[in-house]
Amino acid sequence: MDAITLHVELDSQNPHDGIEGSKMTKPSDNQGFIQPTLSGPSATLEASLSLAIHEHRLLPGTKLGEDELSDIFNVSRTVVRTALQSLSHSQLIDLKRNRGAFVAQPTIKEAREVFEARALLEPRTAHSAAERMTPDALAQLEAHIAAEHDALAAGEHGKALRLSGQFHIEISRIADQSTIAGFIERLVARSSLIIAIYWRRQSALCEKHAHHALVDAFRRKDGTEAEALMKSHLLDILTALDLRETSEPAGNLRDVLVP
Amino acid sequence: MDAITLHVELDSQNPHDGIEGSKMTKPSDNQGFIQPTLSGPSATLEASLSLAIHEHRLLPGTKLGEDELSDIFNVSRTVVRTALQSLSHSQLIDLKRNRGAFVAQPTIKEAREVFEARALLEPRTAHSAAERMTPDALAQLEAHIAAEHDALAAGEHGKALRLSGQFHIEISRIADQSTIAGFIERLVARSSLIIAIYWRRQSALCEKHAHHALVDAFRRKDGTEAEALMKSHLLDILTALDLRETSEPAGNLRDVLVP
DNA sequence: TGATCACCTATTGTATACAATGTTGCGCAC
DNA sequence: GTGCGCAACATTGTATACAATAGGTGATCA
Repeated sequence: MDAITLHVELDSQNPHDGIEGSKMTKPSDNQGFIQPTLSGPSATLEASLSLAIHEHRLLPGTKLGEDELSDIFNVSRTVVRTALQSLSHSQLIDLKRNRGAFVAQPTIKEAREVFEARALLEPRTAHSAAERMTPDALAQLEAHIAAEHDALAAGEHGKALRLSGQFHIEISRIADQSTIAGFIERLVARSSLIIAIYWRRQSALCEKHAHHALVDAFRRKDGTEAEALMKSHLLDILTALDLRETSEPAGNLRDVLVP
Repeated sequence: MDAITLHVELDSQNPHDGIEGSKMTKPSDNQGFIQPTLSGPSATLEASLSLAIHEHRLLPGTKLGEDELSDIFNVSRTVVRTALQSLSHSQLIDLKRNRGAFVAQPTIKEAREVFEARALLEPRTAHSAAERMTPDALAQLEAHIAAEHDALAAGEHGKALRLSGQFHIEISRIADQSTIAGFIERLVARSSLIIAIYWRRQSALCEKHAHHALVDAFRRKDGTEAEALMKSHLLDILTALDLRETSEPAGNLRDVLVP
C-alpha cells in the first residue's frame, strides 16, 4: 500500500527551472509559500518538492529517499533533510523514523477534518477579504483566474490544480490575516493530497465557475455573498470526494474479515 | 531590543527531569504536544525548550545559541538544529539566517491576528467538545483545573500559565478534531509569548473562574453555552493585553520623529 | 575627535564520515 | 513446503570537521 517509485522528473541541473516559468509571468506567484519557512538551498528544494506535490507529479505514498534527492539536486543530505523536515511540518510528507520520508496519505478522517477546518476559516476570511478589497487585489485575483483558465486550456491539469488552490490562499492574504492565511495554506496543501487520493469525478476540477462568482462578489465588496459562495464552494469540493469508509486500504483487518 | 542572555537553568544531566514531574502525575499531560513532530533526542530538546517558553522561563528575544544548547543537553549541534527548526515552524522561535535562533517576539498586529484566529476556531470547537463530552473526558478536565489550582497555590505561576493554555488544547482534543487541535495548539503557544510581552494586569492570570464555568457547561453538555463562554473568555484575555501601538519599539522611525 | 574601513572573531551553514536501525533475502530446520 | 532465524544490505540518525557569513573591534586617516 505504499512506496510508489519516484517517477517524477525533477530537473537535476537547475532545480529553479520548474518554478521559473510561473514566477516570471506572475510576480504574485510565490510557489504557494506565503511566508517561506526556510532560506538558502533547502528552500529551493522545499519549493520544488512542494510544487511537485501540489501539481500531483508526486503522488501520495511516494518515497522520498535522501540519497536520491541529494543526487537529483546536487546538494548534501543535510540540505535534503532540512527541506524534508520542513515539509513534514506542513504535513505534506510523513517522516517515519529510520524508514524515510513519504508523500503524506491523509486518511478519510483527516480529509473530513481538513474540510471542516476550511469551512470554519475560509468563509469568514472571504468575508473580510471582500470588505478590504482594493482594485489592485481584484486585478490580481482576475489575473489569477485567467492563469487558471490558461493552464486548463493548455491541458496542464497539475498546474491548474495548484493555481486553484492558490486562489484560496491569495484571498486569505487579501484579508490581511497572515496567521489564518498560514493555516489555510496548510489546509489547501493537504487538500491537494486528499484530492489526489479521493477524487471521484471523471471530469477535471471545474472550479472556474465558483471562482468567477467569488470574484464577482469581491468586485461588489459583498462580504455576505462572498462568505456564502465560499461556503458552498467548499461543500462542492467535499461532495466531489469519495470518502466512503470502504475505500480505505483496509486498516482494520479484523473488521474486514470477521463479519 | 533583543538578545536577553540565556538566564534559564536547564538541567544538563537529565533534561527529562523538568517534565517528568507533571508527566508522572497526569498521564494526559504530554507537555503541550498533541502530535509530537519529532522523535528521538531532538524531541526531548524540543519539548524542554517548548516547556521553558510556555512557562515563561525563556522570555521573548532570548537568543538560543546552538553551541550553548548542545553543551547544556550533551547532544550534537545536528540535534539542536533539528529541534530549533521544529520550534521555528511552530513559530515559537525566529530563525534568522547566519544570526541564530531567538525566542519569538510577536508584534501587536500578530497578537491581534492570533486572537482573531482563536475567536474563529475555539468557540465552535468548544461547542463540539460539549456535545461529545464523556465522563472520562470530563474527569480529565476537572483534574486539569485542579492541577492549575495547585500550581497557582504553590506559587508556580509559570506552570499555572502553561496548564491554563493546555486546558484549551485538551478541549480541542476532546472535540476530536486533530487538525483544528493542531492549529489551536500553535495559537496557544504564541499566546503564551504574547502574554509574556503584552500582559498588563498586575494580578496573575485569573482563568480559574472561566475554566470552571466552561467545565460546568461541558458537564451539562450545553454546547451553546460552552461556545458563548469560550468566546467571552478569549475576549477577556485579549482585553487584559496592552496592545496599544505606542508600546511597539518604534518600528516606523519617520512617524515618530516627523509630527 | 569623529568617522570609515578592514580585519578578526564568533556563530551558523554545509558536507562528509561513522553509527544505528529497519528491511530483505537466503538458508536451515522442522 | 513452510516457517523461523540469521546475516547482509540499504537507509536513516548522529557527530564532527570545514566553509561562509555577519557583527564587532580596532586602527588609521581626515
